[in-house]
Amino acid sequence: MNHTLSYENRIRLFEHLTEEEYRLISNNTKTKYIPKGVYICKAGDLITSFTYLSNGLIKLHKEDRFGKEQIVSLARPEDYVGLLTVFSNKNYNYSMTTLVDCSIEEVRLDIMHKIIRENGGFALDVMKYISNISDKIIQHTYAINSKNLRGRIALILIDFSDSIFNSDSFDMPISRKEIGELIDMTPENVIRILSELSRDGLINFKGKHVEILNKKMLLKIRDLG
Amino acid sequence: MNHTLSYENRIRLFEHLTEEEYRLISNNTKTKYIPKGVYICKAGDLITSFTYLSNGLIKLHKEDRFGKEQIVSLARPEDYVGLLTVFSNKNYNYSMTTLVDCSIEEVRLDIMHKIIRENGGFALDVMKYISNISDKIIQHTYAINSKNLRGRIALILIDFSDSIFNSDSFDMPISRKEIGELIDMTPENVIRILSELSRDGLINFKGKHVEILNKKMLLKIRDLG
DNA sequence: CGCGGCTTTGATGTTCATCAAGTAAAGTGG
DNA sequence: CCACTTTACTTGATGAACATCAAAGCCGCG
Repeated sequence: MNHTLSYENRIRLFEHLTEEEYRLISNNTKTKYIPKGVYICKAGDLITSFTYLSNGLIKLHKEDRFGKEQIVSLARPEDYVGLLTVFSNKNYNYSMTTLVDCSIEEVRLDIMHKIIRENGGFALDVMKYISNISDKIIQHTYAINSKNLRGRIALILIDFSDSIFNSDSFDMPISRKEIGELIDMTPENVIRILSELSRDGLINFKGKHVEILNKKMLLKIRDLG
Repeated sequence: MNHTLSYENRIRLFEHLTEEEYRLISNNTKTKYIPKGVYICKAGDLITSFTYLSNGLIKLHKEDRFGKEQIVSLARPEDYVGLLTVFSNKNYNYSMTTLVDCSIEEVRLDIMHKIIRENGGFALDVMKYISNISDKIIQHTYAINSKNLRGRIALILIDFSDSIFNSDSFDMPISRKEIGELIDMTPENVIRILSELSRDGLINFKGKHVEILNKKMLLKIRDLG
């Protein structure tokens, strides 16, 4: 669900920069600390910077035409956020909100443009990154929609466990309602399925805390559901 | 449903090329005529060229993990096809199949890479194009999933009518089954809804031929469904 | 001509959203 | 710090939307 690249792909994003270009970027980057639950930007805002999440967790989201919230993707540390639109539109397509306390780096967008224009190798790297992210989101959306509710819950439990916390025991950083917005189900059903999985001994949960007891079975539910 | 750009965006893709670069591309482009119903490439194939559809209609599709076909997007004349993966992967993520007789232009991929590397302005244009296409696909997928079956059918009828044929009367180039693969419903329900819309006097259809009789109402169904 | 795939319609069942109502938790102001 | 309000969470009951199954007609093609 976090549409991220492998570590190798990440560090490669700036591989083709010259010393000078790298300095230029560094000199035009602002570090910001943003507490939990705050908008970094809203859909429609003018894009002025290229955002790197050094620490925390961010949701990309928007309202559908009936006002229902949808979470398009989560960004985790070392992700470049909002790449989907940063080079195509003047304005953000999605809102970004911090789910926990975050620190981000904002590179001035005109500087990024300048370097992309001057360094084709770098441009190609950014292009790869964008393609990868986009395709991950598309794949993920299809995966979600082809699964039944149990499969969806299993999917995100495993994603949080494996990709974000690297532990079978963690505190869920998003509400039941937000889980629903991420995997397209009602909060009621999120809870219902969690309760079922708990009743069947696959997980334990109390409030925000989740513990995966039988990952093997959970993987099966994810893959067959 | 055809995730395409406006005409202005299209011609701009090659705007920043020098005469020489443009000649280089022209000299390394092969024109192919491909009859209806033929694979241009299969998911997993090595990518060796950058494909432009000059005439016809192509579907991008793949099998899900249970062997069910899914159509991710349609490409229509003047689209660059397969951009989602062409710069990120060595292999195609999706299969491409002609829906009607097509003519395509294949630019050698190494030439594209070379020019992107040497011409940052061009790189930026390609990047914009990719971002746009990706976002259109994502938006479309969300749109489909948030609509009921009537809304989905209305959506693709209008898309075919407005974006592909520019007419309220046309021959549907894909089967009922393929319509289902495109908007995530069973072929039975595709037919059921078509029959309902026909019974209600909104459309006429016989075999492949479709006629839209009440577009106003159809738009309402699309937007509210 | 007959076979297989595409199309169509009807009947049935399952999955999930919605509604309702109650409990726990988390802010908020005095 | 406590009463109060609000928001999140949880469970159950109901209904609607859609998938699935079954069967028959149609069309193209060898």
